[in-house]
Amino acid sequence: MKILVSFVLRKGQIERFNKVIPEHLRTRLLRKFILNEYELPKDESELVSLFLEPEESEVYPFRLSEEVLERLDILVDKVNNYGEKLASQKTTNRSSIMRNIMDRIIEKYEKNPVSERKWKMKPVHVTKEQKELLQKYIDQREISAVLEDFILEEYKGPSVSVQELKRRPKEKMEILVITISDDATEYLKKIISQYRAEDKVKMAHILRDAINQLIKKLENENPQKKALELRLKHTIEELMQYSTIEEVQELLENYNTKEE
DNA sequence: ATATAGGGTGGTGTCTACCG
DNA sequence: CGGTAGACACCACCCTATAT
Repeated sequence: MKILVSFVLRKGQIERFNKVIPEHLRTRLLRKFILNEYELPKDESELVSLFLEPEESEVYPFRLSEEVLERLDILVDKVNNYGEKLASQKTTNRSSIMRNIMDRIIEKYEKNPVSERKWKMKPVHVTKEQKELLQKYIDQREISAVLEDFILEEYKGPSVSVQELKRRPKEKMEILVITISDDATEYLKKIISQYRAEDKVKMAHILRDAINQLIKKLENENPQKKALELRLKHTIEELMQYSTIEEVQELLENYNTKEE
């Protein structure tokens, strides 16, 4: 579920952002960046800059997932706690964090440009069960994206024998149409090339294996556990950043009480 | 088994009205 | 002024049917 949220950015930020990241990758990369990479500035003067309002601004909406918004709110809280320490009455908001995020992500992709995402459709025969499980864990429209990320970031190749890989289930197969990027396709081809030609391992075999591994991963993933891990991660980040021993103890106590 | 074609749709960016 | 909400057009992507 994505929510449309507007942000007040510095004038020109959007133009730069759009320049470094090609269309149709923008919000996708932004969401990933916020969840997995972005960290609050460690440098005090830069942190203080989060309380400044831009001289010239522009309003721009992004469609973000609840997960991303939650992360943003946590960051806002953190910065505001810091603001209190400075005896400042000023508060920060999602927008000021977003301005900093935009700076960082523009910086990142200026250094490591991304090319346009070329993709192709790949109809794959899967069992009804596989299809239903995917739909159970993933929003219909995100199956391709989740699978693609999984392949590029985690998938290391089949962990089963060639026979097992090529074994056809007795039940009738259904077609699952996925669209994955050329990068992901290339990666899968590389895996195929590691097999002997006479094994006749095809793209579909590897894709089905990747789907199986993804399903296994999703089944083991307990949403509550994941949320807890995320919170723990944020708490640790907070501890690392600007805390004295007393504050560490206080934070830990807060963490424990929140647990109940 | 896999690739492609064509049509529908919902995510996306943009604009505008509005709220506190 | 900072932010939200809704309407809307576009087109990337998804799905189904069909071809290779």
